[in-house]
Amino acid sequence: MAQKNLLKYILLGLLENEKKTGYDLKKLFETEIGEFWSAKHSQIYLELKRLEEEGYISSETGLFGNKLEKTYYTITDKGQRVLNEWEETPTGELPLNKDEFILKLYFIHDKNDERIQKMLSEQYRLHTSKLSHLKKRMILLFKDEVTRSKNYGHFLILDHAIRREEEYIGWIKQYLQ
Amino acid sequence: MAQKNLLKYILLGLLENEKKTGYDLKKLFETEIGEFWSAKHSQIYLELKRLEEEGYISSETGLFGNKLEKTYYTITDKGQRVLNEWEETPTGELPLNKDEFILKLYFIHDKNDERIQKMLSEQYRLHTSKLSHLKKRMILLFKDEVTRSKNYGHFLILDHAIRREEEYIGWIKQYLQ
DNA sequence: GTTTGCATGTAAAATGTTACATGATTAC
DNA sequence: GTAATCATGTAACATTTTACATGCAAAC
Repeated sequence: MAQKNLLKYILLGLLENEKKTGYDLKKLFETEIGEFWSAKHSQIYLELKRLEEEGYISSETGLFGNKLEKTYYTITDKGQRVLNEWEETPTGELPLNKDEFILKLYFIHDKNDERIQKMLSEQYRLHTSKLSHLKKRMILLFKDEVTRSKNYGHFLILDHAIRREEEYIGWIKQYLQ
Repeated sequence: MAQKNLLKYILLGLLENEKKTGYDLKKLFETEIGEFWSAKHSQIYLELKRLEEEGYISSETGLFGNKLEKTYYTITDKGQRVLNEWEETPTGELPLNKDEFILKLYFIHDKNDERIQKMLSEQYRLHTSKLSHLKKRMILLFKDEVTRSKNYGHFLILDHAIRREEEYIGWIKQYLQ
């Protein structure tokens, strides 16, 4: 997917409320954001550099311990405007969910092909495991109304992710023998 | 997603049962395959050239009318082996569904932010329209047991896509005021 | 005769992954 | 002291999109 550069907005969004280093951002892609987006540190550091050049973020370098340097990034007014603009723009098109398993299934023509059951049971394992992970996250992050109200968007998408996995599992079960 | 080169397998899979031109393949990405994968003609023609160089497919050029040339591609034994191998390899990891709407939602913190309802109603429109399209496809392609048995994998993923959209709509309805 | 669709390609640019590279700090 | 983690970057490569480019055939 080379074209929309959504990473730009993710970084701006993450820098909206507090300054962060490239490493902090990278960490977020390994946990929270990692549930619905991916980016490697090589891409993140490059994009941060570009965003600074364009004036969307600014940086300050601090020393940590004796010699270790950290670069903290903050969103600028210009960056904030760009972020708000993006948030208010209707998304318009539905994304394409590129799923390798779905692709493989497409090329199986015969109803009694043994591979179907193998694939379904592997997917069952993967999706139940994912579901259990998501449910744990939900309890951890949003155990009450107060926590939900603070990051309502995040709560909504986690709720959606859980429902999606439940649906996926229900579908597999229907065809799994 | 730059690395797995799944396009290679899609092209091999599509050439499995009958020879096709690059243009035929391009057309498939606009309809059938387009539901779950995308590729531009520029990428397809390039990949076909590479597949032929590597001996996975072979080509024959035919004349159509007076001057218009068509190049038909067929899968070779070597290509067939590579395709089978891929089909039998467990997919292993779950894909990441990159959804711009989900991303935007993530950055909205306040439960009463007006943008949430706007975004949800836009998504409602998009997903109901998608669902109706998928249901039409289902009736068109798989109206009886016979047609289902012939392309069972395709039937399964279309059934899944419909259920997924229904779930999506159900989720939106829960939060739409 | 003019628009739409058929048919095939190349080039440039953006995006993303993998690998290479280095060094500091913390936990054990 | 040594392994894991913190911290930042570059280089090479693969994938994907957008734009450029051309010409034939069919339908109206």
